[in-house]
Amino acid sequence: MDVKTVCLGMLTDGPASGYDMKKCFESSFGHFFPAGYGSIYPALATLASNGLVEFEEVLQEGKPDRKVYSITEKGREELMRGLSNPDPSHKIRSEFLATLWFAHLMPEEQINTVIDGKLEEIEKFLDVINQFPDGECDSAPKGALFVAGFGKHMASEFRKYIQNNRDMLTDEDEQQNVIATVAR
Amino acid sequence: MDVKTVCLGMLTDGPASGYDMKKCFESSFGHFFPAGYGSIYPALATLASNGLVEFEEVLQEGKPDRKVYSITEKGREELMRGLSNPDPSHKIRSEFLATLWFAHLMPEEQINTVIDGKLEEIEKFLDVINQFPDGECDSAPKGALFVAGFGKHMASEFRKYIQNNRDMLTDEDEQQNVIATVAR
DNA sequence: GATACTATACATCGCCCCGATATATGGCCG
DNA sequence: CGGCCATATATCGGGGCGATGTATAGTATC
Repeated sequence: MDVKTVCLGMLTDGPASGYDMKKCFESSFGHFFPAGYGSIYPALATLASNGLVEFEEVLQEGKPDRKVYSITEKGREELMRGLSNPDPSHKIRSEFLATLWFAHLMPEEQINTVIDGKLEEIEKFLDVINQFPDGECDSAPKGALFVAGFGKHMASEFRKYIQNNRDMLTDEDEQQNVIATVAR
Repeated sequence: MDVKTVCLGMLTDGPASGYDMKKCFESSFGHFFPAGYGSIYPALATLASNGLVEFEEVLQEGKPDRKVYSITEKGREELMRGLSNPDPSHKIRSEFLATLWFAHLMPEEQINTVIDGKLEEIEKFLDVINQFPDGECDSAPKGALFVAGFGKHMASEFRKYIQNNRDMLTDEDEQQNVIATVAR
């Protein structure tokens, strides 16, 4: 399961251009499977050269031309193979947590900046996802609702944990740390 | 903030070899910032060639030789720069959620296999992390406790959401889907 | 009327990452 | 004795991704 497979999946909803798919990644997949142009266009090129998608060049007035992609029968088979992995991964890569792991090396002010910034970010995300379904590429099948609900739940628990535990990182601990350092 | 920065941070705890650091990634950083040999060794090589770490070759009997790395003063400065990013990322890349987004294309049995597998994985993870702190590379500063607590909280909420909502993906919906498909 | 920004649209480059694999030694188990 | 695990370092190819480039046209801003 890579970007190519997700692109194939999107195309089961109907033909789309790379630009359309980018918007779909932003609005719907962004929070659990992000992808930008640097991933999408090469993916579509590979898929096309393998006969898993076809495209038609659509000329437009006033706007750049589009390449509208459709999934082929061979593409549907490949998609099914992609979905049949019984153990799909779920990976987190968090500079945020890595930074806070080293909180004892940072000034308290910096820690607060990082945390407050992340809380704001979560707030914005919740504002957006709480209006779902609304996106560009939906049609809101059951899977989309499940995944959006997951996003909501995890984001609000993310916020809750931070709010309830952020003092672990700053509070009087600061003093303990100084003492411990001196005692060495 | 990349793998190099995290390696620098680890070395503030004392000298270590690439092999040691891999074990530290597995036991402690794995769940929010995974890295394997393919990331660690090149990172250490670059750090060394930039003078941010030094290493000493330690000959051993019966075991292969080790390269023991230490952080330099220049390395500490670079680490501080790495930690000073006020907006560190927190990214998820989930084949799991991407797969379930397309649940309407999958046989019910496959959906259950995927979900049951993931639940087992979470269970194992919780078993491990609930015994923290215990790891190889700890010394359990406040940041480590905060991050481990985060892992526990999020993993158990992950489990809770799946258990409470998995029927969205299978239940009688299946019939609705068939009807909708035929009606097209 | 010039300047700047936004939206539409496609594309590539170089860096980073990462799983798989290679290499080598020695101890343990059956 | 064969297989496997632990210790230890290292590389290779493929994938992904942020940044940037190229074009056109409409809409603000000044």
